[in-house]
Amino acid sequence: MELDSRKKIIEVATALFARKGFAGVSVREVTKEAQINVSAISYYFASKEGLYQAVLTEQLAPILNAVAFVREQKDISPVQRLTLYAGNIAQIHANSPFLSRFMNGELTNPTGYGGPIIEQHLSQAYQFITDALQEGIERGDFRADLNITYAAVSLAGILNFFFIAKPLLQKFLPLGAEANNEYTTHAFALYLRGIMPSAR
Amino acid sequence: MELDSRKKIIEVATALFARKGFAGVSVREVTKEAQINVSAISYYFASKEGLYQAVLTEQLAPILNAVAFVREQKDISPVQRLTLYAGNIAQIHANSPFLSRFMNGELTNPTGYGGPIIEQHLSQAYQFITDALQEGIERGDFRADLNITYAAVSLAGILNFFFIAKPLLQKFLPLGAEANNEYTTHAFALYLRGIMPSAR
DNA sequence: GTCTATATTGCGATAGAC
DNA sequence: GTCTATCGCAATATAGAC
Repeated sequence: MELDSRKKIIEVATALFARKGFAGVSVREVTKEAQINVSAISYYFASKEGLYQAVLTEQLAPILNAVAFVREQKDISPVQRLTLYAGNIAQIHANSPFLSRFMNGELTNPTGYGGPIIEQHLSQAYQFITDALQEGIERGDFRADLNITYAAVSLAGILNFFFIAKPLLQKFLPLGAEANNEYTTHAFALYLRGIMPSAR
Repeated sequence: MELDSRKKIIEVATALFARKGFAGVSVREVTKEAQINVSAISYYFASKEGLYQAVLTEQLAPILNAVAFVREQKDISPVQRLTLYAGNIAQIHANSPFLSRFMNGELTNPTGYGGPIIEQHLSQAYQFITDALQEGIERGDFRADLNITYAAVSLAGILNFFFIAKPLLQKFLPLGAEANNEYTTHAFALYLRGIMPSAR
């Protein structure tokens, strides 16, 4: 029946780690739900930490690639670059419903394996955003009195918090399938208005 | 030497739970660091869960009070109400350096005791913000094409993400003692620009 | 590649002496 | 109120049969 126990383990472990965090999940819980034997964890991943690393690596791959790709687009304007970035974030979260849990979990309670990866990602994203903001200010696209650091964090907050709070928000808000893109579009437009010079 | 073991336990447990989460901390770890006996946990808090609840209740009290207070201010303008709210958030986080960890931890991996409290808080905050936005739109203070739900989440994201990411941000950014208020002021001003009608 | 059986450690909790 | 000692259990991990 199970043609690939490894995949089944990853699948079950991803959902469990996302909901309960690394320390909140036991390997027995994973193997029971995956309907395989406990010793399979050791066989495929050497340890519980090895399993968690495999899950984390798979989850983070798309977002690391996306930032790397957008960072290469030097020939388009700052506004276009940031817009592309915002769109990619929404797209990735739509395809990886557990990603925000892992990102946020590692942000809140770093595990030592995931911590460095998140750190690297956040550092790159911060660099990308501040570069775009800086260039935009020099071109006159953005307000000159903008604090680049704080403006970068604000954008990260706007783009990420929705996905962090989504599971809870859904308890008292109707959020359809199109909510990811709708939110990102609306929120990013609000942000752009906030950093652009006043109309005259 | 230890005039109040209970306080010492709460103090140590707060720091540990904040960094590692509920499941990531053992009661023996707490008692060892607090230099008291394991059985004191049972004596004062009945169980590990009782200890966590005590910590969580203490941590969340100021933010619950703040929202309740600001919600009562019906006689001031929407902009003033939101400004007051943003300022209070910054002030509370400055006084409670672990608060964002608990809020975010419960948001990411709800524990069952903390989950409902966070849920209630988020629901009230959401209601407060949407009410202010709605009234502001009717008065013409804010843009009429604003999506109230998404704009409310954006504000929450702007105000919260900085404190969530702060421990990591500090690894590659210099953040002084005044950063809390500076960030909040700057980010909230950016947000207000984003929701206000275009200047003409 | 999958199983059973087991080694070892650490967990939360409590009984009972002081 | 604080201690020692211990119970019962679940954790990760692995040795070895199949």
